[in-house]
Amino acid sequence: MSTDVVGLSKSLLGKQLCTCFAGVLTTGTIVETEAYRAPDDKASHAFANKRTRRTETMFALGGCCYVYLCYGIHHLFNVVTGPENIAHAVLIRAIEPLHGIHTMQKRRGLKTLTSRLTAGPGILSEALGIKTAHDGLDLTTQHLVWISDLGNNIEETNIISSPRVGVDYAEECASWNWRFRIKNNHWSSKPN
DNA sequence: ATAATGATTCGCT
DNA sequence: GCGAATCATTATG
Repeated sequence: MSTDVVGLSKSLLGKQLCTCFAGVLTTGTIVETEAYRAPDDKASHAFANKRTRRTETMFALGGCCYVYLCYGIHHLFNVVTGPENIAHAVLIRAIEPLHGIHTMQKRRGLKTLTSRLTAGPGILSEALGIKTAHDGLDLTTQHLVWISDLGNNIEETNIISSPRVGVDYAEECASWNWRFRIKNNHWSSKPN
């Protein structure tokens, strides 16, 4: 398991995030990610190796997911990537819908097909049906929630790096360009 | 036990 | 562009 969470954030671009609940498959291509690297990253919940009941999931061996509730409303989905006891995680910020689009629209309560469907960390979880109940699930040993690696890596020149969103409180860490998007893809949460 | 807060989204102006 | 919604988690008494 690599310790290069920033590199892994870029590697996840172009892969498919999949869920299959009650026999209904919904998938989407990952088009935007952010890296969170404790203990030196002030934006991470696990900054300075702060272990709590919530962050404990991030200290597990990479390959499982960290799902938590933000602003009391939104379920945010992360992939835990580090070795055991190293709290590295990648936040999935946006996906491009692939399978089960009708189901995603139903879950989101939308009739139209716009970037409103899955372009945002909170709403993509809703579209895929991911909830905090799935926190800690191992993405490699079950087929409720998993990541499909089709081998289609994104060229470095097609990746846009920029500062992370919503972490202004993180002082100097707020300027780290750890947000990654696929170039010219309108499904990312903000215009290119 | 109680109080503050956020890795956000939506609706209205 | 701005502010409200809304609650689990966290820190503190």
